[in-house]
Order: sequence, then structure tokens, then C-alpha cells
Amino acid sequence: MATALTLRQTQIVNFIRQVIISTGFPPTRAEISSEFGFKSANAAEEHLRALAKKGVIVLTAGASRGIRLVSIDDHDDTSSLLSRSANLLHLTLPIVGRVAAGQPILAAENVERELQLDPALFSKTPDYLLKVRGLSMRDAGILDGDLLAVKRTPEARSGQIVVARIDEDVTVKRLSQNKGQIILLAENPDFEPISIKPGQ
Amino acid sequence: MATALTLRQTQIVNFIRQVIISTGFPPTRAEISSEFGFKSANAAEEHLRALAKKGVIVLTAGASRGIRLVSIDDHDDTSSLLSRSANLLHLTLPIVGRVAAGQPILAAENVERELQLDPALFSKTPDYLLKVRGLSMRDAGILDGDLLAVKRTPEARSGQIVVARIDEDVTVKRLSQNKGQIILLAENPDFEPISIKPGQ
DNA sequence: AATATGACTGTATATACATACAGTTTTAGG
DNA sequence: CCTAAAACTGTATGTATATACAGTCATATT
Repeated sequence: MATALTLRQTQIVNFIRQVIISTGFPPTRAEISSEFGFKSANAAEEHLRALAKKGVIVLTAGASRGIRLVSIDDHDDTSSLLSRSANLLHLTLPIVGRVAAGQPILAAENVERELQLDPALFSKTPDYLLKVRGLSMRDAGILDGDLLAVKRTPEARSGQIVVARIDEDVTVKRLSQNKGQIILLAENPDFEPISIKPGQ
Repeated sequence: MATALTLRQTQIVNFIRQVIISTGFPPTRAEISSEFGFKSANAAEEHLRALAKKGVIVLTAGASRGIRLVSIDDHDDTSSLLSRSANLLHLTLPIVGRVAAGQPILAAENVERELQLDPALFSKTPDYLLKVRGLSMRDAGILDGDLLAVKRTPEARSGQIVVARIDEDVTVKRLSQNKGQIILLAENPDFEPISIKPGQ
């Protein structure tokens, strides 16, 4: 049963994945603690226990680095082996879900996983995939749980669907710029427009 | 350069790969020795040194299980591995748009093109991609021009979204079965339900 | 008000592991 | 024939690592 992960737990899983991709093997408790600034390796140990209990990882007792990511990433080991040749054929895009406070969207800890896609799917190569939350863009065909391919541009024009950061939240809305006034419109009558003050 | 690997060295590399695939992390020197019947872990150590020298693996000093397999396309004996894991990573799906009269959906003439996708995108491997026409399923997030991944099943249950053939048309609708009566419901108030006669 | 859970600090320890050094044997090359 | 490299055995050791136990603090549940 998909018990939801806490923010911290999500970050831990993302870090484990990151380490596996970049080094070829999972991190130790000490390495996890160091990454997150824990002063005790036991903090990492307990996170791993919780994650194992929720079925997100599998721990091998007694084995150093005995951490395995389950469900999604069974082929990730092979994908890292093949990263170079895979790049010739595919486009590797990071999937971003929740974004931790104060961090850029593409910070390592926000990357839930990576996906390989055929570049022919897109007219313009996107920078990342955003996991959509909520139904505010329902009528534009963007539903909860959807993966949205996002292409970064230096500026956005009125009428375009944009990804906006409001305080600690990342949302998808339609941009409306009128005489310097910026409004973010939902594509669902149940949601109110969001007005952005010119100051910020 | 391509210094050829000895038989033993090839076996070691294969074992490392196998362990990574099956456990999620590389083996220790002791585990390698155990697998091959070496009575000293140093035998494994020396093999690893030799393999690192030949560039087949990269060792991380001081790290337990600090073995990484180097990308495969650098070597000669790896084409078979590449095709095997490539099959794990890529899924080739035909894109079906309009379906010609009297033909099965997947007939060659109906396949507009093919697309390579990451199988991890789907919980169940789909059989083909259907290019959606019209807005009858708008409120289910299925819009005109969308590509719908379709999985064939022997039977469909009431409430499921299905691909239906009506005369010469292929449509996507929600299936409603009630006491033998079959109704196809659009997910858009602008469209009328379609009632199917039990005769056909 | 009592209890559970998440998220840690702090201390401790057995053991899992990498790795060095000294040998032996076999095979292939100059 | 001599030598290098491959392929080991055997012993040893420091440290890398998992993991237990005892707490603290905040938040959420019953």
C-alpha cells in the first residue's frame, strides 16, 4: 500500500538514486548523514528502516551499501552502464516533483528519477519533466499526476502555459500579462486567478 | 589499445555485472573469491587491479564495493550485452491514427510511425499508441492529438476506458455494461452516449 | 493526557572490507 | 633458459560500515 513518503524520506531516496547513478553503488549510512548534515549515522539508519518498511527500498542485512531501490528502478543499474550509448538514442530527462524550499527546481535533491524518452516526441527539446499536482489545469488536459515536459525560456509571453514559483510552491498556470500586471490563470473554473504584485 | 581480457577476467566482469543487476550493488572482494572458489581475497583484489588497469572497471579507493563498470561501448566484446540491455530500456511502439476500413487496428497500413519509449513509463506494457481525434474524452484529460498508450486485454470491465471499433471508426470511450446492455460514455457533456445493440 | 511517529544527537561495537606483503605455480614470450 | 605476467594461497591489519541502545524534541493521533 502506497504509504506516502515524507519530504525527508523523498530526499533520502533521491540522494540514494543520485549516488547510484554517479558512482555505480549505493551510499553508506555515513555518506547519507554527511550529505544531509546528520551528526549521527543512526539518523540515516532510521530513515532507511522507514523506507524499507514502506517498500521503497530493500535492505540487505550485514552488507555494506546493501541498499536497493525497488519498483521504478530495477533497470537503473543497467542504464548507468549504458549511459553513453543510451545518450545517442535517447533523451534523459530528470523528473521533478516536490521542490524543497529555497532550492532551484533542478537541484539534485528535487530530482525524483530520470526517464529516457525519444527526442522525436518533442518539437523543442524540454529541460525537465514536472510531476503535476492538483487539478487547476484540468481543462487544458493537465491532470493530477501528469508528467509535464518543461522547456526553459528566457521570457514568457502572455497566453502561454508556464511553470511558476510562488513562495515554496511550484505551480502550472496560464500566464496573463496586461500593462505590467501579471495574473496566473487556472484552467478550471473551481480555481481563482492568482495576481502577482509587481514588487516581487 | 583494446587489451584483450583473459578468460578469467571476463568471468570476473560478468560476475560483477550479474551481482549489480541482481542485488543492486557491486560485490566485495570476499564475495568474488567465494564465487570462484578463491581461498584468498587477494586473488579477487589482483583481478580487480588488472581490470582497472585495462579500463574495464573503475575502483574507488577505500570504499566498500567501490567497483564501477565502465560504459560498454568502449569495448569490443560487449555488443551482445548492449542489445540485451537495450531491449530492457527501450520499447518500440507503433503509432496508430486512422484505421482503414475492414482492417485490424495493428495492420501495417495503419501504423503511422514508431516511437521508442522508456518501459518505466508504464506499469503494464502497452501494445500500441493511439492518436486521439476529437474532444469527447476531454474531461478525462484526453485531448485532440494526444497519444494514448493502449494495452490489449481479453475482456474489458464496466467503468474502464476502452478503445472501441464502431463500423469504420476507432473511438475512445468509457465502457458501461449493465445487464447485457453496453453503453459507451464520453467524458464530455457535449457528447451523447452511444448505445451498442447486443446483436453485434 | 497519553501514545505514537518523525527526526534527530551521542556513544559504542562487532564485523565487513579493502588492501598490503610474502610466497608458489603455471603459462607464454623473448 | 630466463623473465614477465597470470593466477593464485596465506597472513595480517586498519578502517569502513552496519547496527544496537539510550536519549531529546516536535508534531500528530487517540
